[in-house]
Amino acid sequence: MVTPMTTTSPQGRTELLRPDGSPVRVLVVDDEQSITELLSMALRYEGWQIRAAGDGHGALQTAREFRPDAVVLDMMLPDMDGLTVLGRLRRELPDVPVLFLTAKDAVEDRIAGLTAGGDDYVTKPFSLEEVVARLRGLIRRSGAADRRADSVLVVGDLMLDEDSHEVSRGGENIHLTATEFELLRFLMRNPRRVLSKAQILDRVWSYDFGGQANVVELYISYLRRKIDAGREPMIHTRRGAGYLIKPATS
Amino acid sequence: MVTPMTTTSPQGRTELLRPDGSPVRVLVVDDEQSITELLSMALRYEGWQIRAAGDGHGALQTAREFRPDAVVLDMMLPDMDGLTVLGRLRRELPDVPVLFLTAKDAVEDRIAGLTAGGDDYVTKPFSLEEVVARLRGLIRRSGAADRRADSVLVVGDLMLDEDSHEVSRGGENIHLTATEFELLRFLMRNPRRVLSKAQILDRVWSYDFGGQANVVELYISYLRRKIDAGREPMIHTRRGAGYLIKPATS
DNA sequence: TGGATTTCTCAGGGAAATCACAGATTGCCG
DNA sequence: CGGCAATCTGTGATTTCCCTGAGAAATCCA
Repeated sequence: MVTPMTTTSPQGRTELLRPDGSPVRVLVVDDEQSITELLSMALRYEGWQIRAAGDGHGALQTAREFRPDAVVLDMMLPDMDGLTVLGRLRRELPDVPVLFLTAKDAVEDRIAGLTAGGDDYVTKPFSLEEVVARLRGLIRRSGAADRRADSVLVVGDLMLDEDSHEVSRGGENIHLTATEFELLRFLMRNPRRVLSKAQILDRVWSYDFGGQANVVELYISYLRRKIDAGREPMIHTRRGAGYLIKPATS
Repeated sequence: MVTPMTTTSPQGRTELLRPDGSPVRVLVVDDEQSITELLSMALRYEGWQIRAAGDGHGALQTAREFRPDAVVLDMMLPDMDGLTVLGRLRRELPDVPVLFLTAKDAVEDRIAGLTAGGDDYVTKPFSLEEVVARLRGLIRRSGAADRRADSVLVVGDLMLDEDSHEVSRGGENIHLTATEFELLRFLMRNPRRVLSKAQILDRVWSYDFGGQANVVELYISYLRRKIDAGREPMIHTRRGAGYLIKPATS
């Protein structure tokens, strides 16, 4: 049975709001404008308020005035070392969580201690779903946001825990690879909505992915094997339009 | 997250209005005048206010002054790259959704990232129904429009969900192909109104469709088999004039 | 370092969708 | 009622889209 009698929230997902009901504020700091634009677009789409800065000084200045609830901070800035920015940021806004952007290789040594303070990082090139998910986690745990927002997505008897990365259907645990997990998360954050292959590529794969669009088909195929295997299918193809997920009992 | 369905307007057609009740404003940017004219006509018909521009500079200038709620932007402009226009546009109007027009083959490489922020695209040659539908989706989700407007069309016991692409009659699910879906959407957006074969061809098929006009008859026939099969017919022929859809009980 | 896992490309197969064509049917007119 | 035009629909060719196996390349992990 179709359920056109019901509507999802405007964006088909739970809003993350501050306790007073105002939107979450996020400051994005990166010297590449294409990156700040990409992130701003994606994060605005989450319903958050975004400001961007291109260097350390701009970041600190904007932070003072904007009072963000979270910061996305590139480790490589033209005028200032990422750690320096972090230090000064902490003096102004001690409790604001920071999501670091860092090159793939430069990770281990310098980031290690950083996440101890409740911060987190992603490596470039990242996927938007990953950044959004990490940010949501940070904001949720920092207490800036309404606690109602929790980390478990549920569609039918399918459950996905964004914190523990655990997935189960009908109580049975399912192991997914990182990419499979992100794809499923994206589908489950937009239940009953057709998502085009382009949309999926844009959100789930890294922004610099240059490969064939049929990876999406491939990973849908993998997911089906694990999620739908033998059971009533939840992942559906809309030929010429895209894919969607919905509870089996309909 | 689910809310009860609100009542539909008598004609089953929900107007898309801004919160203050004024009409939605859309900026159309394409260097081919035949395209901007085609689009302007179709979009005005939706009750929206339209402005057109033929190049990047004109687009930015018009955007500043016109403050559109959405932009239709060709990726190929004479003076400026589509991505450049997008970037500058974003600086002025951070929250305005953009619908990109792009050549069919140019998709893979250049589109990357475009749908990331909730934007969307259609490939040339497009059908007007598709452009209108995508634009409505963008505007609805951007929050510029009244949130009550939802994505479900209802005529009698026939329901069509533009988000999930699901169609049902009397609670029974019906599978439609992409073309059947667009045709039915067009009919349902104009209930009780006779639509000529020419109108249907112009709105549902691509603007460069060169085939036989009797595809319309063929697809009406397909639709009847699925929608009306056995039941009281809702799709009616007005010989010499066209077709119309209306609730069965009248 | 070497094996296991994951990611992705490539290509074949197959199913579905689209559409042309033509004969059947229907409605309208005198 | 006969004839004409408009419409309907069965058939099948063609195209498009999607699925998936096989294996190469990259990555992870012990």
